[in-house]
Amino acid sequence: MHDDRREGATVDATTRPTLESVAQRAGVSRQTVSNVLNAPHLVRAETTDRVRAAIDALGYRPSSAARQLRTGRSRVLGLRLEPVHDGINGAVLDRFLHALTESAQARGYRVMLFTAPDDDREIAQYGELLDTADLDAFVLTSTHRDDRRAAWLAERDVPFVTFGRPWDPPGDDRPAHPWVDVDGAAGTRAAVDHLRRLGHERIAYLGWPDGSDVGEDRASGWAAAMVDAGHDGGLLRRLHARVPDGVAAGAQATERVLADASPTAVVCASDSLALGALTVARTHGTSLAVVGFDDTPVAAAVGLTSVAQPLTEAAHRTLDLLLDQLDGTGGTRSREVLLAPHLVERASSRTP
Amino acid sequence: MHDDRREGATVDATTRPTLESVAQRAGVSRQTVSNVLNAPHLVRAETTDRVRAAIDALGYRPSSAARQLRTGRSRVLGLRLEPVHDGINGAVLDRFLHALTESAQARGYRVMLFTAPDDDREIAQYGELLDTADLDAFVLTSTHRDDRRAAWLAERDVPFVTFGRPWDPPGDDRPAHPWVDVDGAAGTRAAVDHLRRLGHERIAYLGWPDGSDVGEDRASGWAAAMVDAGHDGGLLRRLHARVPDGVAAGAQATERVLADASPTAVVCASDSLALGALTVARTHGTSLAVVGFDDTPVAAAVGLTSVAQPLTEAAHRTLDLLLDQLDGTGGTRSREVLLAPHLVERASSRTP
DNA sequence: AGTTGCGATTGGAACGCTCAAACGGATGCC
DNA sequence: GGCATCCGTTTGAGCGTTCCAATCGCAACT
Repeated sequence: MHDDRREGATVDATTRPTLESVAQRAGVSRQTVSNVLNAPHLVRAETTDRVRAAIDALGYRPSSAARQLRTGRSRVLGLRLEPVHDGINGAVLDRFLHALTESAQARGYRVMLFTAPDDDREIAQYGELLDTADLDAFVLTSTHRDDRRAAWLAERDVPFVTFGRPWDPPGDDRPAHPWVDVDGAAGTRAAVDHLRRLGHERIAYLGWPDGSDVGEDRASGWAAAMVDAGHDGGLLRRLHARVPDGVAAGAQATERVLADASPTAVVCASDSLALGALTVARTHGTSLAVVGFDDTPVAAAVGLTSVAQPLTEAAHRTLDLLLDQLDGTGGTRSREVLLAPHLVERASSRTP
Repeated sequence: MHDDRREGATVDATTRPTLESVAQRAGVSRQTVSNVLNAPHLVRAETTDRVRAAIDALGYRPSSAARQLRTGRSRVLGLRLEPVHDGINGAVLDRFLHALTESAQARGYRVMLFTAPDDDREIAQYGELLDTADLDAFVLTSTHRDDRRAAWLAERDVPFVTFGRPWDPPGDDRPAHPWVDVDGAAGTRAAVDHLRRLGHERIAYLGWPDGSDVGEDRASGWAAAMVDAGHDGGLLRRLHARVPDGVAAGAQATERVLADASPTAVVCASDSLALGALTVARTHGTSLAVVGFDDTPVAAAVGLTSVAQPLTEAAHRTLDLLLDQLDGTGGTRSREVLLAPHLVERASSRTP
């Protein structure tokens, strides 16, 4: 059986095979070929085989443009690429994007990117992409309070999932939507537990200023774990530093907390802060265990113990929730997924 | 003039406006509306105004599926997202992607992602994307010797541009193709010049083992600048360390070179290596100026002077070359673009 | 034998757009 | 006045698919 792909009657080599040419070759009608692909249960087994053979022989691949025109679905997901992040932590979303692309591809979907400088223009892009490109769904990242994006999409019955839980206070009347997020509190709690197992008692926390919901979440895990460990409110407050993200800020805050509350370990809200703490620990020769957050490449590079978000799983679950809406299969599954991060132990927490 | 968008005769609110409905409202034919959008010079000014008004009133947006079905073009570019990078340097391509998405969007193109574990499967994806999604062009990254991808695309007349020059030796018979790249040699040369202006004479180089073309390029800039500065071959060889990328490897190599050739400064092929050098310099209290490469977020975070690739411009130029092929406008412009990087000066090179 | 029912297959229509060709009216020329 | 020429516009067709209703063959039941 040699590789002759241009045997079809009226089909010449330069033309892409279509349903029609496949049908002709298999001796069936256009629609039957379509059914083999989209509704196999309607077709007799023997016919299916014949059609499949013709498809393979011609190398037929359905045109998504034609399919899209007819059905209004594109099997494409939209994702906003945020303005280039500064700092070390921005890479998290990039890694999520990688995982999402892979997950989507494995299930026959593609990811299309767009950019927007703010939420309003992101919404404008939704409109344009829906109208012109018929995108099937969107993945939203970086959810925050008063996030109008979710409401806009929900109002128009556009399927979407957010990576990041809805942060609006519970009294709010916004409709629920499916989301995937990583449990920051569980992450910092795991960090505290890890450090306590290593014998640390005075464990400080380097977090961000109030106003960041993600920040509050991470701080709360540390605080709760410390309370569980029997720590009293006064000391806790002195062990808790709030600074803007950044290496330098992290270093300064570490010096302050060291002077004020003499901790033997510090849990940080980000790897940037942790890197600051680490430089202080290493240059001063202080014995200070450090744990960061997000397990960025830098953490691996400098031997920083860090809380790792399960981004591959997050992407996978995001797609699950999306396909539940698109293919209408699910419905039984929970529509709110909170994943536990895990600690990656490295040298920075194994102080001598 | 109140906002009534559902005035069209047979058009109701739930249906997306089409060429036909716009035409009806403007009192012209379908094709004239199409011409207003795609070939304005064919339409009388007065008619154009009337049609434009109708378009605005109805909020019409052309369906790219229909357009694509008819024309075979999608205004979508494909880009392979490489497997998640380890190390610090991987973020470069992510930043390029951000810039590319923005550039493309500004010119009416979209970026669609896909993944592939190796070149062969990347090529398979090309085929699938071309057949099913009618992608207009591809952007290739991480070019290397014996890169079959470019040949495959060229053979099929698929427009593409590589970010990364073709590394095959000149004798090769591979056809030329448009590319954009950053001049690594110019980058390391700038680093040397910078350090010499600061009074350094013995400037070491931390590079990768042989076999990496990008590595050779960067090393050659340092070597040439050192020769220009009057350095002799024997010392040069001892100032040149070759190690696999990584922070730890960079630190070890720095110690070795310090012991062997006592440089006062070191230029590195990557920020990872530079970070290793920096830790040595800082912990040993050695006065060693350090310059990295790629200006990753880490460099900014730890105050590392680094050679920055002009990624935004690279993306822009990539798109220029792509559109030259797609819209057939250009042809005069050079099809090979080599961009000069620039040095971002930070504390690590300003040794006391 | 005639009707009903069902599974498998078919042909026509439509999705919204652009291409190619045809058309009508104004203008120019002999 | 007749004919070619031009510009601006319209008409018909078709891109490749899926939806929908119709059809066909066959078995089962009255």
